[in-house]
Amino acid sequence: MKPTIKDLAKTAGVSLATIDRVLNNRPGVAKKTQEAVNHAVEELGYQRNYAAAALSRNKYLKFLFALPSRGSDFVRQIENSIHEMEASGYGGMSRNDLIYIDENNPHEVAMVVGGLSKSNCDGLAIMAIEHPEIRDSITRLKERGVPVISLVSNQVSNGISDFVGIPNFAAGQTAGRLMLRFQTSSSGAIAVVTNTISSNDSLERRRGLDSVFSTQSAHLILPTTEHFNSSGRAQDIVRKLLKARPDLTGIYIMGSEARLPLEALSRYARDCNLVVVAHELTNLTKRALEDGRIDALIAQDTGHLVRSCVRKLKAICEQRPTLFSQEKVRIEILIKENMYE
Amino acid sequence: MKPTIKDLAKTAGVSLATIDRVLNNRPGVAKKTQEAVNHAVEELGYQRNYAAAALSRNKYLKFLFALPSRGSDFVRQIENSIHEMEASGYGGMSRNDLIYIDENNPHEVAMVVGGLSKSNCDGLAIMAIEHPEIRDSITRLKERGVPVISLVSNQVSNGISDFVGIPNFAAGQTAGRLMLRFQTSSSGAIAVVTNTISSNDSLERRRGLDSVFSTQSAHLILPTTEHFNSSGRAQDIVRKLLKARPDLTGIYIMGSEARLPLEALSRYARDCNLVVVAHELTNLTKRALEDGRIDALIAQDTGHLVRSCVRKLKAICEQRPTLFSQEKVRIEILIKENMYE
DNA sequence: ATTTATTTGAGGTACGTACATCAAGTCAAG
DNA sequence: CTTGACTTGATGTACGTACCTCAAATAAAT
Repeated sequence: MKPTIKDLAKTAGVSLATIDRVLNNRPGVAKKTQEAVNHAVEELGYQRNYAAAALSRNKYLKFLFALPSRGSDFVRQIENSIHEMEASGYGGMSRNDLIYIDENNPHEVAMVVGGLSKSNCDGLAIMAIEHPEIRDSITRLKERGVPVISLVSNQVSNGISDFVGIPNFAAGQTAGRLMLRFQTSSSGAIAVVTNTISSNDSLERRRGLDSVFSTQSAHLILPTTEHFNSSGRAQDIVRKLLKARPDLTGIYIMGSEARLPLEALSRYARDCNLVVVAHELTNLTKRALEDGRIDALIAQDTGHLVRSCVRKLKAICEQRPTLFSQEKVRIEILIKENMYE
Repeated sequence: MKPTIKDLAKTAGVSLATIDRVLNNRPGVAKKTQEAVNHAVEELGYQRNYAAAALSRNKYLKFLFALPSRGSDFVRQIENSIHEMEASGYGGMSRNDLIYIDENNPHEVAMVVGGLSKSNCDGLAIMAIEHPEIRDSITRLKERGVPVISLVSNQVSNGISDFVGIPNFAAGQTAGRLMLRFQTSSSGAIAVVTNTISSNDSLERRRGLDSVFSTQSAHLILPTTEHFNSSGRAQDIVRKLLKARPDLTGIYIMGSEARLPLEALSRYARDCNLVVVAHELTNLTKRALEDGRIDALIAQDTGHLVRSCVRKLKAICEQRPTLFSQEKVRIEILIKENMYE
């Protein structure tokens, strides 16, 4: 049997009320008594039963996930993971809702964030581009006492513990290394395509990619091109690329939206023997990996992402630590062979 | 507010006692009433509060992890993950203990398993080789009503849902694909080393490896060699290999114990330019990956493994479903760049 | 109609914790 | 000594669920 607060009270020689005061940082306890209680905690190896605590508190925490409204397949994956979590009752004493923000309208995003407060939201997980207005609105929200976590793409104003997602610099390095090792000739040009470089994830990934190639190969990494979620632009990029660079040997689809570049490749680069590295596992990229249109995927587990957000937000609300190792989001490398289900 | 059993009782038009009887499969409820209750569950979207249920039940589940006593670094990783979980209070209403079994003594393993019963163990997670005696003892334990999960290496007697670990055939395929793509010449010999091929994990991985190479390359895969956790034997293997096969271009360290083969390689194959693929992330393999002695690791998250075991065992004991996607153990590919922390 | 079996209800206690209220204690400054 | 501030204890209710007992209602069989 694990020790309970009653056991604590007995060994510390105080009442339950005092135990409660100490454990929950309530005022009105002499320093000496506090120490006695803490000592008892150590001695008994007391661990709070958070499930019972949440039950007793009977406060449903309401968390919001703010996701780009022009959702790519990857964003839809995240939505699915949230719904699955809700349906499974994983959240325990929390409710998780979705709100949509327009990635291309920072002002509106800031307005939405500005409209949140403790009364309508106990925690926010937001996936957004880096922009002063957004950053400020987040800072103010945190000052109002609402914890905020940036999802997938880091907001530099947040501390590292407030970010849930893969470290994007390392992800870029990983993509670069695979791109390099999968090359069959020792030189050539590598193209880089993304949705927008306004996101910190894209910026950091690009730097990671460069760091690998700059030191260890004769390959030429071309400037990053942006398709801004436009199918036409994506096709233009690929078409021009193939014309301008007959020495093209690889393409890195850097953003989390692989659909448009991939479709453009299918159209214009069917029989070029390019090494293709992309991000995130969706139905589309899964098929592309299976039939060889993509050689490797850099991915992150969306189920893990949303659960990690909830656990972290809940932990902040309940002023308790999290199990660090569980919150680390791995940079997954997926090839045909280890991608199943 | 989520609906509770009280809400259920109200909408179903029955008492709390009846709700309780239906939800917990207690006898003495008319079919009609059952249907009414189930209908109310659907209508309200009722989700049982498992935390509260566990609290009320106030029964600490006691789970055992049976691990090889000649623990490799990887096994020690698992131990650490168990301890970390215990210390963090993750288990909730469960206690998790460790017992050690001698991998090379199936009879003793069977004896240990045979000594377990409902009275001293609510669930077992076992990591063991495939052996008739062990298999039978597990079957009997399950018949005695104790759920059993095979960990890392599957026991064929168990259904697939009772296995926690990576699918080893696919892991072998993954290793093979990386080995192939990392090769710089289009032919050569690939060596395969493991601890013992009595484990199903080794068998399945080997088959996966073969399936990749047999169809798509001119490389020659050598027969699997076993070192039986003997340093001398590992060194012999490597030494003879280098002498006999000057065309050696890669080595696949297939078991979960990479230490001995790796040390042998450091000694005898310092300046051969071999592609080395191994399994599991430990301090040793981490360093080897960093300094280039290993090119790629196939790994599984031990923290995830042990948590998954506990969740699954608990779910079986409490007769409830698990969140499937969370229990899937991914085949992680680790290279220098995506291996951090 | 009587017996018997089945089904349902009502009510209680318990789990570990949070939170509230109120009384009573200690202690030091005035 | 009195006043007030600080500290501690005692006791209660609540959360959602499990599990227990006992009585009452209903249905089925004789």
